Amino acid sequence: MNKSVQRDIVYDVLKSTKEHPTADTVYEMAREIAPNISKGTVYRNLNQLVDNGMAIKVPAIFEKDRFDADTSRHSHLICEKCGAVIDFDDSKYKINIKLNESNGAVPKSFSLVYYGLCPKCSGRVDK
Amino acid sequence: MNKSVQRDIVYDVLKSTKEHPTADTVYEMAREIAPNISKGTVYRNLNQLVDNGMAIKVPAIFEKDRFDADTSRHSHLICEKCGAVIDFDDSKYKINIKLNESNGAVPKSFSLVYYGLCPKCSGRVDK
DNA sequence: ACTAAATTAGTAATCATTACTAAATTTATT
DNA sequence: AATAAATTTAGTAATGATTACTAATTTAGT
Repeated sequence: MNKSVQRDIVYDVLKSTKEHPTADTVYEMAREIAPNISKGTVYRNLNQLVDNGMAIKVPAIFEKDRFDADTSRHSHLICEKCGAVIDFDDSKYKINIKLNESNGAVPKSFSLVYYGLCPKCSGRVDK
Repeated sequence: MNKSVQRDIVYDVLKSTKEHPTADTVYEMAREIAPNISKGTVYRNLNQLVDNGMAIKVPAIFEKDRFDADTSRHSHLICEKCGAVIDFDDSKYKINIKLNESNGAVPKSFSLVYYGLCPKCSGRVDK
């Protein structure tokens, strides 16, 4: 993987947000730095980042891919009302998962996806 | 929701498989029963089943929606090699998740998504 | 600097899904 | 069981996210 100015911008943009942006959102943000970056470049670089373990695609049930530069084990909550994907702190929950085999399948990692209401839609946080 | 022959077929098809089929796969299966069912009808009915709690969309990181007539709490494993989505029995894992609030978010349900190798790709099961 | 490989911007193509429409079916009401 | 309103359908067209293509530019290694 050669270095490229555009990929650095895409990566910086992705690292700068917790919003789990879609490719199109990354494109809009990247354009503020490199106004004539192309959408294809954004898609290609996002996928390269994923392939190289520098980003993940967030598991979701919605139409568009969403990306996250935080590759550590963490969970997400998908808001049933507005569709937002937010990081969800479940560290106080008792989750004790040992990745053993099951039915011949070999799990290597896992992700918890919660469904519910995000802080804005639940009314617990204003704005 | 009126009754419809086509919706019953779509639902029967979905209940008949554990493969978490895409809409297109459901369409192909439904065509064997009703050869001139249209793809739009399959999509519309799948979404109606989801809206009425009779099916779910499986959280995934792949491009196409995948559907499941099993609406009970269960987990899935996404095969990193072949992309298959399989039911994953994690009942022996110690999972104790209480759906409390966190950061103002209100979780209502959750799903575990495992990543790894399915039985076929892991070589633990032949064929 | 020179060459080969990788990357880019821009555009066109692909493909899953949704929208649209007139005809058919279902449901509720006499 | 005839009628009218609402729902559903098949078929087709449109939408929209993502990928593929191409000639020009940039990078990496001699």
